[in-house]
Amino acid sequence: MRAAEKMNASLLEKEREKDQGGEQDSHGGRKAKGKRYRDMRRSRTIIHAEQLDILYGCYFKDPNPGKHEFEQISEWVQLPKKVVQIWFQNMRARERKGEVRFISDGTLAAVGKPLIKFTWPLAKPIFSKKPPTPSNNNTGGIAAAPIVRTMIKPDPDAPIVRTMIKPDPDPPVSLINKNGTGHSGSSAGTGATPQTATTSS
Amino acid sequence: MRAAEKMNASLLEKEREKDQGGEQDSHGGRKAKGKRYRDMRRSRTIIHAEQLDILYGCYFKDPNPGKHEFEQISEWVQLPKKVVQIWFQNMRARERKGEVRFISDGTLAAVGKPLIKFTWPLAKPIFSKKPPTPSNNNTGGIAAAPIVRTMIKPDPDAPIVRTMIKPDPDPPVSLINKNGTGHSGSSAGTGATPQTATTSS
DNA sequence: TGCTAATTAGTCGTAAGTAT
DNA sequence: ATACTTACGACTAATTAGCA
Repeated sequence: MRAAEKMNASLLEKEREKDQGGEQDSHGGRKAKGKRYRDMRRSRTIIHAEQLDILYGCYFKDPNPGKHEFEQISEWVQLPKKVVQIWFQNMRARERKGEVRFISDGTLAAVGKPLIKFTWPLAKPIFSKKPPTPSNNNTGGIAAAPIVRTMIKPDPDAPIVRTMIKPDPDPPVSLINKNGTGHSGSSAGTGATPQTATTSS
Repeated sequence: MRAAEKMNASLLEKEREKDQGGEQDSHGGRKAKGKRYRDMRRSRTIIHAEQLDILYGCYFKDPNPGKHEFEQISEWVQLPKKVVQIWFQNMRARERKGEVRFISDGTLAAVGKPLIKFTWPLAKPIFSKKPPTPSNNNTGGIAAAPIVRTMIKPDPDAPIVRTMIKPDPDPPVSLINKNGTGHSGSSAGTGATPQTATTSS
């Protein structure tokens, strides 16, 4: 007798698009023709550099945000919540696989790629109310050049090892996030310093 | 343990609520928008780490509170009384089954998981009047997590060294076990998290 | 081709339900 | 109340599909 059976069979249907803030929608051109959601699923969201910067910062702070935090973040990056959730999932997966590693001072090290420095308000009270990008309205004019590529570790020798490259046997995957060292102090005070909920189990 | 022959489809239509006031708003899952209770199937309440901390503390003090105490607790944790009652029931059941064990100094030992230290006012007069969460003024209305969380949260990426205690000392019957697994986390690190598929046979 | 975002299916924990 | 079951919510991979 096989005990491993799945009793739950229909979970595939519950998410409905609940777009919140209008933003780029890739399927602007072709849509709504007789198509329903099931058909047009997957329109790849393009996440821009500035958005990534924020995402990295948030992820560094807490790789497992709660629902509430997701909503907050999704406002900051101006992307649907679902997209943010998925991004976090995939990032977690990637980290677990050892494809990326977060270094304490705000650096993301990917395997055969340049380091990415995400300079996001790490020092500021993170879950606050205002978006990190203070109004730089504009489209196209980047302002803060979020990502700084410091290509120090290109690719030593990368033969074609196909996908899974095991980077190196360094410290176990454990990241150091969570209170990082210096933290750059400050912040403190300011009243509400929500400790970010911790997501609990 | 899996298969169940009791097929009772869904007869759950009677949910009524007479809650008092503290309603958790995190039913975000099903957008609390136009849904009525009739449409809602059971929505699972998520109990956060801070709330768990309190619950553990209360449970440790007295696993069988009276009605009045339940009300008090439900205010502290900001959850409907019914939820608290159910939580206590489930916790009692879990303890009985040997899935968890409370250690005297405020530690909850679960089976395949790191110890949880619930540091709740164990020293304070527990059934007092003042909730741990000062009803405060939340400026802004967003949950501000006023609780001073000192507990170690069940952290997914803890560098735990597998401190898991030896769980079941004596299985009463032979049908126990369902898994165990340490899951959670990264640590396991590279190595696979074997976990057997169970099922076996 | 490579990336990676989305999808999907499986598992797990446990709150809520049912029966006793 | 207890004992057992059911199913929700969250997570994890593995796969699928899009853009560069």
